[in-house]
Amino acid sequence: MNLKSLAEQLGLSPTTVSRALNGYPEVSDSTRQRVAEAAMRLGYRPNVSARRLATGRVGAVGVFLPAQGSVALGPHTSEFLSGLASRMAHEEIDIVVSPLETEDEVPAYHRLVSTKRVDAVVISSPAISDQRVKVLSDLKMPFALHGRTDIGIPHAWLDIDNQGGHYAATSHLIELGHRRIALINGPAGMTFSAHREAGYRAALAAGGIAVDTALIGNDIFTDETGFRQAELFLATRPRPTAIIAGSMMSALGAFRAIRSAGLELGRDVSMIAHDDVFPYLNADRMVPTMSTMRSPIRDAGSRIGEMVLQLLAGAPVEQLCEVWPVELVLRQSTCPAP
Amino acid sequence: MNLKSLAEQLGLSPTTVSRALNGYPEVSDSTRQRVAEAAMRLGYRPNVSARRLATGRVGAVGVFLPAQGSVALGPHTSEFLSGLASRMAHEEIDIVVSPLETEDEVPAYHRLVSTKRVDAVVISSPAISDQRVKVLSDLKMPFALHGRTDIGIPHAWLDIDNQGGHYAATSHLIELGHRRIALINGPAGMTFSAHREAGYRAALAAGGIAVDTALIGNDIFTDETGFRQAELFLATRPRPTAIIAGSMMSALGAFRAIRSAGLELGRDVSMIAHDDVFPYLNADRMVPTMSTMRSPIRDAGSRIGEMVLQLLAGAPVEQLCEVWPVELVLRQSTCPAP
DNA sequence: GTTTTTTTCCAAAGCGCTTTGGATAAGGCT
DNA sequence: AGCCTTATCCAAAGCGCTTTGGAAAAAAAC
Repeated sequence: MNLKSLAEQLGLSPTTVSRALNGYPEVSDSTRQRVAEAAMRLGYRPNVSARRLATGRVGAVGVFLPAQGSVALGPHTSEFLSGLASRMAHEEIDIVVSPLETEDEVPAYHRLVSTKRVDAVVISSPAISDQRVKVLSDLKMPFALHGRTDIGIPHAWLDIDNQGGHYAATSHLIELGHRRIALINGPAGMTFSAHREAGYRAALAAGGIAVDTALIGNDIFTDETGFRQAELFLATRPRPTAIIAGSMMSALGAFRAIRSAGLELGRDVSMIAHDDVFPYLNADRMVPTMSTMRSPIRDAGSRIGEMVLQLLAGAPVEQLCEVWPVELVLRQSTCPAP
Repeated sequence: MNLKSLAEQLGLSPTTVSRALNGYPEVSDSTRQRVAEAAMRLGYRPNVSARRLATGRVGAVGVFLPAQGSVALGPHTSEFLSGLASRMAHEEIDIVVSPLETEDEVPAYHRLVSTKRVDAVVISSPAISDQRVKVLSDLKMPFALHGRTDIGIPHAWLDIDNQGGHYAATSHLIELGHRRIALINGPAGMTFSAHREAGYRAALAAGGIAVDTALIGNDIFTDETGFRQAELFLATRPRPTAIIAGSMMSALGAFRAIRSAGLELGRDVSMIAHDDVFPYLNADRMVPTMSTMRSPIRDAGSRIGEMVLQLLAGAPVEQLCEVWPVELVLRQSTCPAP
């Protein structure tokens, strides 16, 4: 069932049917009704390839799945994707995922761009100075960045206030009397890692506490690295009494390390973890419940989707820059310093 | 740069250029060379929408992102997707993700099918009798199922030997002298849950051990449910000495419950977890290292991709059915019963 | 009643590619 | 040389939709 045969059924021209269906004004309400009803009844659905060819718009945005073993392919990926996809689905826009085979994303970009597979792309986890935004703007491919980078090219981005979150978390721990506070941070070179460390350092400075670099770890966020880092931190003397974990996965590892050291979370050691909010890892239902810096990544995904839509509608990128606050949620894992 | 202007540049017809590029025999090697070189030099890349319209093939397969809060949107999703996508990328096939807003997937299928967005779809986490395969085969949409279902309609599927894996794990625990073995299983109604329970029960029966339904839990796999279930199991008397966990996430929760009960994993209580193999959750590097039933879900994704390709190439679905073995990897979390 | 405007619809020309059905030139055969 | 293949290439017709530039009918203005 295509446009032409639908038109024949109705005794109308394809032009009119197309216009009726797409809400153009040059068609009377009565025929629009008639067309809509017939389309529904006969189950007519426009062929997307044909429409895409005719309009030049693809109706799809691309996202890249980080390479295997990369920093960025974590449990948050599917949540982010899910938020993004559900926003886009409302506008009948597909999201196509492109796996990256290596760390070098540039060829993958060219492929997506030059074959006109997508109208825009979404990129995540930027480095402090991220070349991808240069490549994409050179290619004139609209894009939105999840995170922030400092490269001097105007572009759409959405980031959370990692610095503010870590400042608040660290300050709170200091107020509780903690002086030795360890930081399980992300890989060096990433913007979010830099921001987090900056927030942490600023709070320490404000509290008159010197930074001990032995209490800062940079690595990807896994259960294992959380464990290893916490183990090292807890072996230093004086023993740290608080740990800030960069992700829930790290926090789980750190939790085990605390237990292994014969210590108790929420009594001997406090912990605040960054929480992207996964349905299968609920900070509020852990034992003890986990204090977190909360920032739902699914919502970020859906907001990024919104931004991409505005981008495609012609909104100037300068207006599409946002920083979301990070909410400090205090639970049982934080307590006064022993 | 499109086909026509490339052809003009070369002084050839679009027909010939198209054929040269697509490897048809009706063109001499010398001109094929010339065309290929020019295409490369001028950066020509065919417009996918046009090609799709002309060929009728879309060059895309659909996957569904389970609804928010659903059983199936877990940490494994991105790994599976990643495996699938990297296999498809080799054939220049896109994978488009469709979010499911509700538990009812049928409208989403119709959307994908009737608008010809994809050539095939991949579905996961089937129920014991899964209506989705009926819907898809009624729609004549090629599809591959990750998992198994019992619905009497021939179709392509790939599943792991959940029953065998759980039989082996349970048997091994019995050999180690455990008599009270708890099972943290998936939601009732899912095929994999049924298979796992069947394997577990069969092994108990073979070992002459009666099933205690108080030691079987059915729920989605989260850190929290793992904790809660393990807590309940450990409160029964006589206390179970071994736990089989359905996922690494459940295992982490169960691990904490064991610790909370003042017990030690790998000494007082043994555990074997099903491991889909996540880069950020490595059983081999946990402390103690975790015994697992190992089955890399990324590999499954890429194999499903392979199957979809064969499906599209016209392979009969009867030949596209596979069960993968589940490997029992023994580590420190299993020990003889105390 | 005629002219102008507005409303409503349509014919036809793309969008960029593939593919069918020749046409032409080159080579092989008797 | 003449005839038949075979190897190359091309013109043109789609694929199913959108959109431009009218045309016919209806309504409004004079």
